[in-house]
Amino acid sequence: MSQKALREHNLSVVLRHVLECAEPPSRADIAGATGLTRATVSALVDRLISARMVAELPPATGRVGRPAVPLVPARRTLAAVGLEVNVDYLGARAVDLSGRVVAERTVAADFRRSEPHAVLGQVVALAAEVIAELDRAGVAVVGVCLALPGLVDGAHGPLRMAPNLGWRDVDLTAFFRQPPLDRQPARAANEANLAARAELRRRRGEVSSFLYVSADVGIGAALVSDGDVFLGQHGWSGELGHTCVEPRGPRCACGALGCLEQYAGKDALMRAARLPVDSPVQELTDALERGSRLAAAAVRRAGWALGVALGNFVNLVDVPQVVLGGIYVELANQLVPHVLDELRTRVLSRPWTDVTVEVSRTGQDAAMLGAAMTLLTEIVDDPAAFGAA
Amino acid sequence: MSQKALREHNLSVVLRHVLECAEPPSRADIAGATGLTRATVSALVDRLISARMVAELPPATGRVGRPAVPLVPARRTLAAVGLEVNVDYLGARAVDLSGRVVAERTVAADFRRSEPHAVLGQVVALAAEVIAELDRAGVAVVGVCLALPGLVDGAHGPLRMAPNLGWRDVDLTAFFRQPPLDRQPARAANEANLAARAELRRRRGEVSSFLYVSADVGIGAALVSDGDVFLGQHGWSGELGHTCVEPRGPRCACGALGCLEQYAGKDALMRAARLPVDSPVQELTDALERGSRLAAAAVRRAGWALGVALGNFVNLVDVPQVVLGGIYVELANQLVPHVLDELRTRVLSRPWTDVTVEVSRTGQDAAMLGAAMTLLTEIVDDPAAFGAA
DNA sequence: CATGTTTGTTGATTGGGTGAACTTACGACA
DNA sequence: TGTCGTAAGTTCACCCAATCAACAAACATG
Repeated sequence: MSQKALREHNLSVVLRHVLECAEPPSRADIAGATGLTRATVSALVDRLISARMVAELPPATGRVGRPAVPLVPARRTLAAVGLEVNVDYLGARAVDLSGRVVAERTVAADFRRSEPHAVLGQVVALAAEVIAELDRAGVAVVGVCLALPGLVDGAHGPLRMAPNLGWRDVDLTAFFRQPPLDRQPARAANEANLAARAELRRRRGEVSSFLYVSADVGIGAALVSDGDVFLGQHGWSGELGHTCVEPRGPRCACGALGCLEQYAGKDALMRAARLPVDSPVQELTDALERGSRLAAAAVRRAGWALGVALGNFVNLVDVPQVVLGGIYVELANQLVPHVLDELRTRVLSRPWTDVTVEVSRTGQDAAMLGAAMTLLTEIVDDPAAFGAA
Repeated sequence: MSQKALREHNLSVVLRHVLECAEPPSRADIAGATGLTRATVSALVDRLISARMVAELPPATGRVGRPAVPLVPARRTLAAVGLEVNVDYLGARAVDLSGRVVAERTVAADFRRSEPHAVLGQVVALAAEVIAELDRAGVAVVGVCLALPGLVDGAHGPLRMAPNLGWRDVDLTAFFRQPPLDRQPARAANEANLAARAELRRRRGEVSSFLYVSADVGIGAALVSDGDVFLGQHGWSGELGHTCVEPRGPRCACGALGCLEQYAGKDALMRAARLPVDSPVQELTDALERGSRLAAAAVRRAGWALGVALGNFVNLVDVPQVVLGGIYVELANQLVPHVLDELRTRVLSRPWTDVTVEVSRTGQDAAMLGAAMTLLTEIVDDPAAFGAA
């Protein structure tokens, strides 16, 4: 590693500290926390300020001594655009370094069994509107990331399969070649992996390791370990929905028998509760509140199956917390007790540690947010590559 | 990061290159591979040589130009000691930086349902002999690591449970306080995680991500991802034996129903083949060769269950290869086809990628070797901390 | 208004990597 | 046998980034 690399490393450390600190830190705070000297930090902060990545707040008076100048992530200077295609909406969202949404467009509709190229065309249109808005506001676009609920093979696709959408083998190269997506780095990734990043940020400072479960028709998951999303060899980790619950159970669309999806996926839940498959989850919770035995049994079965699957996972990767997202958020009150029952008997380390099950704190837009954040993380990892000379 | 840290980082980079290079590299080779200048590499190599971590071979003549001086890991200067307690043997093995075994003592016996403190006493005795031998040979002992087939809680225990040995809640602090273990850093870790390290080294340059499965009475596993062993929150990852194969299957010693261990663990296999539980696996392979239908059915069932469990795991963590160790090595020919059958139907990404199943290339002593190597890895990560001034 | 305190900056210094020139040691070739 | 070309390793002046101590700035305190 060269000396230049050392400087860029420290630049990254300082920027990360500004972004992740709970309270806006002063130069002296950063020096204390990182072990660098105030002189070094000052020099690095100056570079970050001139690169419009960091901004100064008015000096904070009130304490004895020279007032500290609080440093915050710059607002509305650099932004990343997260795109998302999901079963019931499309969206484009620009997020700046401070984590604020700078521009956004969403379209609610049903995209099951939709035509990929038509839908991707809509996504490009939304992205173009958002990017145009950023241009007008003088916000630099550092990159675009598309969240898809399926197996994405590599940064530019193809999308191998997205069962929820009914898509299969969709080539994305043409998509990324269109303006305005060709103007900046652009890529695609799995929805659950990206949503987990948003959840991680939301829980910053509390936990850094958990399994994020994103349920809809299919059930995706992402393992967050020590603040990093575990991607696996091809970025295809987290196919929780195709965990085998009963090896001789009902046949799944994937061809195997007894996949979790057939017990705890949305379609399976609605069917078991004798509700229309395409109706919103709200109807299931309504039925539960009305005291429907079928609905209660459906949720019980789903919770049991989810408990079996999560138990396996916890035994295999020793993760201390599970965060339930997607349709499980609304069902959590009824679902979680059944999950915990199963976990208690199945987790081997149970006598000495506890696996907690929580509900996601991010909304349905988590993937879009996470997609944008992934790109912002790259700025933090290497600010020099993004113009911090 | 300070300048001193930069230097120590580069020292680590150079040492790692010497250790991991297929052919002994010259200073110039290292400079070319790392991007450092020859001058810098020379200075770092001199430090490593005076710290007795690296040695020079005679100049390699034959090509035009000044002959290069090949650099190799130093032999018999620094060594780490790996200790192991397993169902049928105890061992202590000292390995030097070159990966060679410098001293070794093993004891074969049956340690099922053994008394922990008596056995640990034997281990200390073996370790003392090995360390005394190292002392006599002038080899510095950099650390000791004990491999145990169970849940080890933290670097110094306690050992929460080791079903194969019949141990439970064994305090290890007294063990580590005894001489000669108190002389250098000492710790304990899970057997499968350590054996996976040995397997990783054996496959250096070929694969860096795989799931290592270590089967005996219980079935442990370790996920190796990109050259790193994934430990999980407490280091308790890899409890593959307690993956649920059939949620209403046979009751396991752990209390849950249908654990893999009850299908594919050694006792389960022997019992299904109507063979004495304590007899060696050899008897099962003999029965298979004799054409025993019971034995074939037992292995078929085990392979099927293992396939279900591994399928789940592959779907969840996207690992491209499985390496079977322990008793599966002898059974591989009969077992693997059944495993592959199940994987083919259950792995979601199967149409686009292939999960390969291979047999371990390390012997029964893999954990001991891996334990020693883990400590040697720490030298590589921070040579300055081990006397490379 | 003087004092103490903390922040941020300045300039000389330290130290680690760099680059070019140099030395060394070999094969190739006449 | 001697010269030349080549590549490895070393030397040394230099550059650059972090450091340290001194200093200036800006506030609270009394």
